[in-house]
Amino acid sequence: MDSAKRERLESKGWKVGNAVDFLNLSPEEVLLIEIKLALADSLRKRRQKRMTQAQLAEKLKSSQPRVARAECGDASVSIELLVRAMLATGATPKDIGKAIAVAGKGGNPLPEA
Amino acid sequence: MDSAKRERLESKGWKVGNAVDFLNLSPEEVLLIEIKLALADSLRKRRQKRMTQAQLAEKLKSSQPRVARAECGDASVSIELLVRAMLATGATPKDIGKAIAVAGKGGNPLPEA
DNA sequence: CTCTTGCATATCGAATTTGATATAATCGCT
DNA sequence: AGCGATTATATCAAATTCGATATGCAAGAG
Repeated sequence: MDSAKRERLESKGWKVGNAVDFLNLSPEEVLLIEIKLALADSLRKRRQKRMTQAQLAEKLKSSQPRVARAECGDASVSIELLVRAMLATGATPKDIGKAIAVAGKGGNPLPEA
Repeated sequence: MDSAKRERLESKGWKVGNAVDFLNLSPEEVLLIEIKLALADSLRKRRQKRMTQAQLAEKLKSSQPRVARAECGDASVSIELLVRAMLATGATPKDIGKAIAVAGKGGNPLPEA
């Protein structure tokens, strides 16, 4: 039953890009990645409702390509940037906390905001 | 009524270290700092219950001085490291989400874990 | 008082993350 | 099909963050 989770991780640059086998990741490393992916998903959904990647990039004083990578959960994007991006969409600490709390649960992706 | 909040921020390296006046920070920048401070507080409380800074540093594959800075909410510590440190104390995404969700509320510091 | 233990501060080269830029792919529309 | 707008991918130098090391400071034990 790890296959779904594993598939989600491998699709981004996480496995090949890091040259580490999924099964060799410690539980903490897996959780960290899942937190990033949860933030990335939430970010994309929030952003799509309000603006374009380029517009968010401007608010963030970053660039559109970096926003794209953030939303993809790319391995080169830090939690720091993900959180700043969330804030730039108007998210509150509560919103961000909720997004993180749910990380690692493969749950239904629909009821997300 | 900003004085309490402001005092909390100024005490760390946030104002002088960054050479930016507190009042010139955007709301998003303030929230980001408050999230870091909330994580830092939570980290210290969790860590103190379980181990020494040096022990946590080893689990983290980091160093005791960096853990100290993390717990102080030092400006040179990223959210990334704070989250990794939380995970290393055994925190779940839920725990981390809760810690972040209360950021910015000057609330009673006692009922924290 | 002296030792030890735990935490804080300073510095520094190495590694990671960043924004910028160029460019390609994709979608919606006519 | 052709076009404009949006998003994805690649590269790279600059900035930030990192771990390591050295050292200072405080509190408790003996």
